[in-house]
Amino acid sequence: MPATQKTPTIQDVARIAGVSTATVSRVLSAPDIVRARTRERVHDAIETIGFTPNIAAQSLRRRKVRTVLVALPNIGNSFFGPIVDAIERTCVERDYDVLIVNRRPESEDDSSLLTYFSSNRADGLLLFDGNAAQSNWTARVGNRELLFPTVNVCECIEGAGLPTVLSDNEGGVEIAIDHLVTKGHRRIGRVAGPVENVLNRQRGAGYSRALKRHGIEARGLWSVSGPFGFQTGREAADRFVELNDRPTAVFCDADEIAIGFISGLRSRGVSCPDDVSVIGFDDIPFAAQTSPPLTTIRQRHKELGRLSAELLMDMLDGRMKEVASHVVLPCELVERQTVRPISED
Amino acid sequence: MPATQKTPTIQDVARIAGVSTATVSRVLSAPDIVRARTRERVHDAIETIGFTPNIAAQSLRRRKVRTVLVALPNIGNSFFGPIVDAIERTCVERDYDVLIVNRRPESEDDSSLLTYFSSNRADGLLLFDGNAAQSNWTARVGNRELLFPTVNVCECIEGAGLPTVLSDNEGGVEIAIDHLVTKGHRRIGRVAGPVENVLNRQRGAGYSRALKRHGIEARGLWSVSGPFGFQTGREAADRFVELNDRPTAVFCDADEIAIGFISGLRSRGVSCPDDVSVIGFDDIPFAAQTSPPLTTIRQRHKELGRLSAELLMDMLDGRMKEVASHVVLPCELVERQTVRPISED
DNA sequence: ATGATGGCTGTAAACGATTACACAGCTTGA
DNA sequence: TCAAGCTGTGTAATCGTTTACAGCCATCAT
Repeated sequence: MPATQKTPTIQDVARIAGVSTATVSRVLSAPDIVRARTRERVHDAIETIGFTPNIAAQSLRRRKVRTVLVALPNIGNSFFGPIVDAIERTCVERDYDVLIVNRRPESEDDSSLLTYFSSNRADGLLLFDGNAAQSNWTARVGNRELLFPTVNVCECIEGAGLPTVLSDNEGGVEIAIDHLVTKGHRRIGRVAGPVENVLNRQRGAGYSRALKRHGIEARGLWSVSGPFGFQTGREAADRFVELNDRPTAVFCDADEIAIGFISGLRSRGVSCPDDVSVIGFDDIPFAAQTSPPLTTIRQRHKELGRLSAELLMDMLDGRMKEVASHVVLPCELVERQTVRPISED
Repeated sequence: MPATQKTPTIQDVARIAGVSTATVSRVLSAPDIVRARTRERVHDAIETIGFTPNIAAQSLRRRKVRTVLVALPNIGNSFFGPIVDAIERTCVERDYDVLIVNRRPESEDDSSLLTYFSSNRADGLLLFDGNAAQSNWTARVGNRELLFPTVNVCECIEGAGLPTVLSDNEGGVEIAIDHLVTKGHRRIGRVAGPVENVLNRQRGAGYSRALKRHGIEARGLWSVSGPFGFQTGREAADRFVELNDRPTAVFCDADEIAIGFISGLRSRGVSCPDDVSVIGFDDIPFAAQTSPPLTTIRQRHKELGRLSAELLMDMLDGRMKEVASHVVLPCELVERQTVRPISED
C-alpha cells in the first residue's frame, strides 16, 4: 500500500512536464502565451498526476479569493430560497464561491461581517439587510477606512449610496391596492412587516399613496405590523376577529404573513375569500399551492438574485465603473383566488 | 487624503509591539505561552492598527481552511431551510465557514465536489445526496485515492460506510400508515419521491411493511412517484381523480408533494379531508399553515443539521476516532387536519 | 555581420501566516 | 562556580502560487 501521498503541486507538474513552475502557472492562467507543444506537455502532466491549484496559495498571492459573501437575515425564510438559488447559479458560472452567513440580530454589530474582508475570506458582499449598518457601512477598522464591494439586495440602506438591486416595492403595493379597489373594496387593512424595516417604509408609502389616490382614508386600527413570518399573520388574525368594524380586504407585506393570516382566520372560523379578501407580496413558491391559492404581487426572485450577483462580480472583476447602480425591478400582480369582488351597496 | 493603505499584517503588529512575528502569532494561537506583559503589548498593537489574520495565508500554512462544504440537491426546496440554518449556526459557533453548492443534476459527476478538497477550499463535506457517488465516493483523482471527511445527511449512500445522520425513514412511514389504519383506513395510496432515490426505497420499505403488518395488500395503481416538489403532487392528483376505484387515504413522501397533491385535488373539486385523507412527511414550516393544516411525520430538522455539522467538525478537529457513526433520529406523528376517521362499513 | 525585434521560458521574489529550532537569561542545586 | 532546567522570545524555513524581470534563440532588416 502506498503511503499517503501529498497532494501534487505546481512544482510536481513542472518537474514532470520538464518546464518551470512559471510556465505551468501560465498554462493555467494565460494559455495563449505559451507554445502549443509546451502547453500540451503541461496539460498531460496535470492530467497524469491529477493536479488542482491550491486555492489558499492562489488567494494569498493574488489577494483575491473569488468568493462572494451572502448575508441573509434568515436563511430559513422561504422567500430567500429562489434568490439564493439564482445567486449560487450565477456565481458558479463565473467560478465564484458562495459563502453564506445568517445575520442573526443577536450578533452584535456589523463588524463581524467586516472581518470577512479584512481576513480575506470574501471579496464582495451581497447584503440583504436595510437596517444593517445604516450607521456607516463603509466602515472603519482600527484607524483605516475599509470599504469593500457591496451590493444591497431587496432592501436598500437609504442614503448609503450603495449599488442596489431591488423590487419596486412602492409600486408593487400600489398595484395590489389598485387591484383590491378594482374589485370593489374600499375598506382595506394592512399587515405590515417590522416597523424598523426599510421595506415597511417603502411598502407603507405605496399603501398610503394608493389609498389617497382613491380617496380612501387609512384607519389606524386596520394596520398592524410584526416580523416577517407566519406568526405575525396569525396574531393579526386574532386582532382581526375582534374588530367590530372590519375591513373587507387586507394587504399583507409578505406572503408568509398572508398565509399565517389566512390560516389564523380559518382556525377562528373566518373564511378567505368568503369573509375577507387577502393579497400578499412576494409570490413565494408556496403561494400557488395554498388553499385557496394566494393572490399576490410577484417579485422577480431569479432576476433579483442573478442581477445582484452579476453586478457584484462585475465590480470585483473590474468590469465596470464603480458608479453605484441602482436597479429596480417591476412587480406584477398574480391573480389567484384569495380576492373576491365585492358588490357595492 | 491618505493613500490607500495596505491592510496590516502580522509584521506590522510585530513592529509596533516591538516583538517578532512569531510572538504575535503565538499570542493569537497559544496565548498562555507568552508572558502577560508581552501579550498585552501585542494586543494593544493589534487593536490600534486593526489587524485581522489573513485567512489565505493561514490556510496555506496550516493546510486547513476551517470551511465546511454543504452540497444540497436543491437550495430552493424549503425542506432544507431549517437544516441549513442549524448547520450554519453550529458551524459559526466553532468558527467554521459554510460553503454552499447546489448539486444540480446537469453537473456531470461528483468530481466537481472533489475539487473543493483538492483545491483546499473546504475541509469536509456535508452531503445531502444518497444517489450521488453511489459509485465510489472515496474517489480517485488522477492516480491518487483521495478521501475526505464526509458525512451523509438525510440521505445515506448505502454501503459506502460513511458517517451518517438521518431520520428513521422506514419507521416514520410506519407511524404514518399506522395512524391511517387507526383512523379506519385500509385503502391507502402513496405518492413517492423519485424512484432512483434512497429515500424512496427506505420509505417504500416502511410502507410495504406496515401494510403487510396490517394485512393490507398494496395496489400498484395507487402508487406513483416523481421528484420532490409540488408538481409531483399535482400530477398525482390528476391521476387520482381518474381512478374509478380510489383509496381513502394517501401517504405522500414529502410535505411539498402532499401540499401539491391537496392543491391539485382541490382545483379539481376533490376535497381533503372530506373526500380523501392525506398525510405528509417532513413537517416543513408550511405544513402547519396550509388549509387545512397538514397532518405529517416530523423530522427533527434542527437536530439533523446540528448533529451532522458537529460530527463533521469533530472529525475535522480530530476529536474523534474516525469510526463511522451512524445516527438515526426518530420521527414523530404531528396530527393536524388532513386525516379524517373513516367509518367501517 | 550587426542590431533590433519578438516569442517563449526560466529565476527568484513576493504574498502573510506558522513553527521547528536555537538561544538568552534566570533560577536552582551541587 | 558551573551544569542543568525553565521561560520566553527571535530567526528563518516553509506552505503553493503568481509575476516582474531577465535571458535565450530565431528571424529579419540593414
